[in-house]
Formats: sequence, C-alpha cells, structure tokens
Amino acid sequence: MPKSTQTKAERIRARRTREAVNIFSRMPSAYAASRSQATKFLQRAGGLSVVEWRVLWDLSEAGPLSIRDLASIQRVDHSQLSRALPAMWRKGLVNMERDEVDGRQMSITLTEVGRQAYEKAAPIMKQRRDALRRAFTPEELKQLAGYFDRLDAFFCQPLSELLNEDSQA
Amino acid sequence: MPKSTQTKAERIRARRTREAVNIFSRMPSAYAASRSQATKFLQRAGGLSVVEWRVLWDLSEAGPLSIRDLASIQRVDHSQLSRALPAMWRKGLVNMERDEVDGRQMSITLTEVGRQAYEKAAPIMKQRRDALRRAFTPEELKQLAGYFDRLDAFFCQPLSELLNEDSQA
DNA sequence: AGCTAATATATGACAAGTCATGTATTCTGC
DNA sequence: GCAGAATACATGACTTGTCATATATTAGCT
Repeated sequence: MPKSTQTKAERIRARRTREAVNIFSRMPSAYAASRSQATKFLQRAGGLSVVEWRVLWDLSEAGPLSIRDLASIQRVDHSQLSRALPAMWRKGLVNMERDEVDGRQMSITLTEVGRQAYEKAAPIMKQRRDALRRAFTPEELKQLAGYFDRLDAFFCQPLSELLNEDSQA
Repeated sequence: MPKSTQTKAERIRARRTREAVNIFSRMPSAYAASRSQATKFLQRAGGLSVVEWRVLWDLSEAGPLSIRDLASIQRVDHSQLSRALPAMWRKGLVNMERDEVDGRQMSITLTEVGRQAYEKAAPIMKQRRDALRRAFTPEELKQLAGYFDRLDAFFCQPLSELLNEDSQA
C-alpha cells in the first residue's frame, strides 16, 4: 500500500512497530527508564543522586579509591566524578585527600555521614535488584549481561571495521 | 579473605567483576557507547546530531508529524523535540507550521534540504544496522528486543509493587 | 640532575535526557 | 454556548554523560 493512502495514525503505528525492534533506538529509552526508576528509589531512600549512590556504594565495597579508580569501575568519564566529588565533600559524604605516595591522585574515602547515607539507601537499592531477580531468571540475567558485553564490544569497534564492507555502494 | 588484607588492585578488580553482571550499572555505559558510536557515524555522514537524525528519519518514513507524534515514536519527552526543532528549522531542515485543523499542534515536514541531509546520512546509518546484523543473529536480535520490552515494563512499574515484599526487613 | 613522556585531575563547552510549570487551543457536558 | 477538563506545545531548571584541553605531578631515560 503506497504511503499516501495510509492514514497518519497508520503511518505512526508502522513507524513505532519498526522502531520497537531497532536496538539502537531502544537503548536511550531503556536507559532513561532505568535512571528514572533509580532516581525514584533513591528519592525514597534519603535523596541521593544516582552518581552519589554509585560513589558511596563503590567506596563502601572497595575501600579508598582515586577518581580514576571510581571512573574505571563505573565505566564513566573521570570528569563526571571530578565534578561530583567536591559537592559530595561539601555535603560531608566523603573525604578527599591528596595521596601521599602519588601527589597526582586524590584518595577518596567514606565519612561517617557517607557511610550512614549508604546504609540508609543500600537496603532499598537491594530491593530493586531483588525485584529484578523476580522479573528475570538467573539464566536470563546472565544472558542479558552477555549481550551487554557483546554490545559494548560492538559499540567500541573502530568505524573503519564497520564501514569497510561495500561502503562505496 | 577479609577486605583489609586485599590489595587495592584486588578490591577494584573484585568490584569491577561484580558490576559487570549488574544490569543496572551496565545500562548507562552501554547507552553512552551506543550514542558515542552513533555520533561518530553521523559526523562522517554530514554532521547531524543524533536528535536531528532521528527526526529526519521519522519524517522521511512517516510523513508530516506533530511534536507529540515524534516524541511518541522516539519514546522521548516532547520537550526535547520542542527545543530541537526550532534549531532544525533555522538550519532549513524542516518546516514547522501550525496545523490548520488543530491549532495546538505543529505540523513538521521535511524540506528539500532536510531530505538531502537524510539521504546523505541514511546509507551510513544503514551500514551501522547491517554491521549489527553481522554481530548478532536475527534470533539474538529478536531476543534482545524482547528483553528490552521486559526491561521497559520492569522500569515503568510503580515503586509500590517492587517494594511491597519484605520491605520492612 | 634534567628532559620528555605519561598519568591524574580540573574545567569549559556541549549533547541528550528528565520533570515541573505555564499558556494557548480544543473538546465535552450540561 | 459556555465552563472546565484535557491536550499540545514552550520553557526553565536540573542530571548525566561526552570530548577537548590545560595543569600538576610522577616516571623513565640519559
């Protein structure tokens, strides 16, 4: 059926259907929904931001860390932490000291206030992970993590490797 | 082994390993990598932004659309399009006219310049989707899309439904 | 020691996304 | 036909993320 004879509603529905199976277009909304949900959980658990929660969690689990360590664990650009940490320090959540051994690094540690904020949020966030485990079986979660690994690898491939096949067409 | 006897490198490695299977923490980096890759492809295909590309693609596939239509197809907040479209209009990529039938709606259409920009970018972006189909089988992509549907459903659930089980613990 | 390279952090500029709120228009029920 | 509800859009304020670039410190080589 030629496009011109379709109603607008039909065109939109066709487009939505096609986009539903487009992995690229699914990523932003899935991520946005995840972040929105996390924000709501954290709102109920003391009002931490997502970035703050991740920092407190990592520090609580892996002890004193530098900015680069945190960035590498969280797979984010270090600039994000470089900007977020001073605000967390002003709130009393973390200590930031220059490393005595390597004067370039900052050593970030949890304060007592930070530990309390973490312990307040942790059980709520654990409930979120528990809820995910009710929605997906362990095998499914493992498979999903595997897909994420492969997606990461795909997204990080150099352009040249993706474009070299019949790129002149 | 108690945490205090681990080296810092061991603590970081343990934390990274654990985070690798945490779906929540995988979403941001996977999405960021996807967006970064899309940006690079678009840079090579005329310099469109991701938002611009999506708008041109939708308009090209589904004809004249309102802001709300575009937002619903793309699963984003309408404010994003409300802000992006005037800039696209200034670049000559789209026309924006108030709908004659419904004076609240804007009718967004592709201009000739917009159509050319789309046709320049489209083959490159198609190569990206083709490359994805080389990295994943059709069955895997179908399964992945199914997981996204279920993740969407999980993320959009009201908090109360996720917290009501042993939430007092 | 001293020069160069590498590393760790800070910061400016930006893209993409959210939510809340305000305004104009249309729809609905009486 | 009008009051109030609903809808479409605009806009301000914010979060999360990127990249590029500058600066300070350490590491390595001679």
